[in-house]
Amino acid sequence: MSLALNSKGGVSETTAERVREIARDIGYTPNALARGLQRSSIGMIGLVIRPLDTLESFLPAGVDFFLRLTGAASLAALERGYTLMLVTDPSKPDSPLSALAADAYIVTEPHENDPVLTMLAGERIPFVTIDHDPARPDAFPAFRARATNQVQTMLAHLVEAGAQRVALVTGTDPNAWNIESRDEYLKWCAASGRSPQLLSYPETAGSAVGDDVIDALFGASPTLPLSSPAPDAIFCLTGRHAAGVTEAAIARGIRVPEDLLVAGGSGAIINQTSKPTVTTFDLQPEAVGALAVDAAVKLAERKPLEGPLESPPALIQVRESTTRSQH
Amino acid sequence: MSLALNSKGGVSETTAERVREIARDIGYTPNALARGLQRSSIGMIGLVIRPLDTLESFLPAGVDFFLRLTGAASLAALERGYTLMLVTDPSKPDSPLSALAADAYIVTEPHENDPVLTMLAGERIPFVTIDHDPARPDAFPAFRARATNQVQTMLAHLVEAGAQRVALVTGTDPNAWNIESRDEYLKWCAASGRSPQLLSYPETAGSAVGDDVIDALFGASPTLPLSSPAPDAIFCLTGRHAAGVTEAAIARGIRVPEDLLVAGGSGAIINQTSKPTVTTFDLQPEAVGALAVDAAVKLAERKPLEGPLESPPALIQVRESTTRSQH
DNA sequence: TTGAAAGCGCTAACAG
DNA sequence: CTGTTAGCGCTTTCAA
Repeated sequence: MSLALNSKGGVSETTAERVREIARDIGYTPNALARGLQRSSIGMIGLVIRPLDTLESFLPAGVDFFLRLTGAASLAALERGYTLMLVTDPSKPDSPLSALAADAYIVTEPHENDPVLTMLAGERIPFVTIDHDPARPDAFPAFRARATNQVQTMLAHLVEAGAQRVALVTGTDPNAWNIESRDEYLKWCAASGRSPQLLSYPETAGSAVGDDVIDALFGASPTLPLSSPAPDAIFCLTGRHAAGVTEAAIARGIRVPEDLLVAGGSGAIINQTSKPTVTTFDLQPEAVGALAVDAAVKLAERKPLEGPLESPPALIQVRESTTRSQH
Repeated sequence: MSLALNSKGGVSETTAERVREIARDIGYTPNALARGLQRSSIGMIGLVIRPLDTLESFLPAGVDFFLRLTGAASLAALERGYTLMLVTDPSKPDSPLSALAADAYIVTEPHENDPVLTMLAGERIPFVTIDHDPARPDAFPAFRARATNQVQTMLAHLVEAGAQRVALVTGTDPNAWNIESRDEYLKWCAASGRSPQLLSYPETAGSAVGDDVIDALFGASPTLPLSSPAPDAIFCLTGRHAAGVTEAAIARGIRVPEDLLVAGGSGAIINQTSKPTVTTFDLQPEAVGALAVDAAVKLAERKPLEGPLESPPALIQVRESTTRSQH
């Protein structure tokens, strides 16, 4: 009956039809788990969104990157006959057993020497990453996020918009995005003879970091003399940091964009609605998600990934926070 | 070894430890599929977002309800030791087999006599719905969305904001939300001696319906005399319809909110950023998602759902489109 | 307390 | 071309 229902070899069309009819009559549905056990593949792609393991919330208020990625990946998987499962770190001992049941995984923004990648590789479960493990850049197939390019683009934009002294605010997750952005920023400072002003705050903190950033860069009180000259632009890698900084600056009487330009890396919804709206990148999570699923499905089917994995370019979205009026 | 690793009965602590050590040494990981086959449960909750099957896109631009729901449900599932799988209609013949592998399902906004529910019930797979099947309101456990209450709330708000003649624009999916809203609206019209102005457009169409709605209610040309008096308020059940209607009205020289009030049912992001911003409901998808997972997990573990399923109230978010200035 | 074996529902290889 | 059977990796019952 297996042969008949799956129209494999060696069953006459008449018997096949007879089998199918009976199957229909008794309401037969194949058991996915049993088939999965036999084939050792169940038709499922696992999506591990790494930053969520530190954020401790699947829904950091106002961050839509992950949700857009998830939605796109889910649809892409279904289109390819797969199902998408959402999991956090499956290498944690208390993670559900089913978290390891997928045929292939997509891991976003892995950490330095990420244990998730180590585990998957150890178990010989195929995976692709979205952005690479910064400690093992070429060890595994990865869609590079190219933080380097983005930092260059944004710094160029800020300078063109009138900035002289650009400060950088990164997150603290040890991922390629934070690390490479910082390195590129330092390189740019060195090359252009600027002295770096570099801060890091946990991604979790969200827009609450605003006051701390402004305190650190402009002094706790407006009258306090500063050792280094205050920046005239701040580039925050996370959109929520950028939102908080913008708000804190304005509360302090620092006008955005007149006195201070503010830009974000990965845009959050809030950056489109705040006053002023804040310049960010659109990292095109939908496109990335679909491409990653493509690759994961190939890996699940033990097909080779031909060619380098190209991720779509980040699109800079210039908004009010870096647009000084022309007159 | 199974007994030892799962610390079931009848293994001395010494042997248990010895077994565990060897397991660690050889890097043993239990196979989720095999265990699932044996236990006939794998620790997975399936989420079926019904409207997506008609929308034909997991990401209708600007609609964030589903993504917020998904994120919250996913996190809630992980917290309870389950994993969340996203699927569209698993009753479709071409859906992946794994789409039926979950222990329990959450089905959002089922259609009238929804085949998904029929199938799950037939397979004896437990499920909860978010909003009920309008043809079988009490057949299955459901978190009622209470469209009736929402229509009452919104109509009361519009009247208070100055509306006399309120038109209703629904979607076309045969779900409880559309059906009950329409019924409640008609009841309200009858009770208050108003003549109903009722339109329906596919959810898919999004904000593109704006011109059609305005044409239908105000006449294709501004000078054309209308048989029935034009409305002074339009309540669109979907946020994107509301956005389109607002835009089309303004393009036609009809001022919002001065000449026309516009409100949406389920809010989309665009309603918070448009000019004017549009009054909508916040349906609290995060809270609903977490509650639904709670219920689904109970069902998966064959525990009874005690008491009626209460969903959080929809919160009306009054914005510019229904706020006439006071002077 | 331990070891052996049956069986979860399916697939694929094997004789008939 | 058909019917029988072993076995995927696990759990659990049964005998030792």
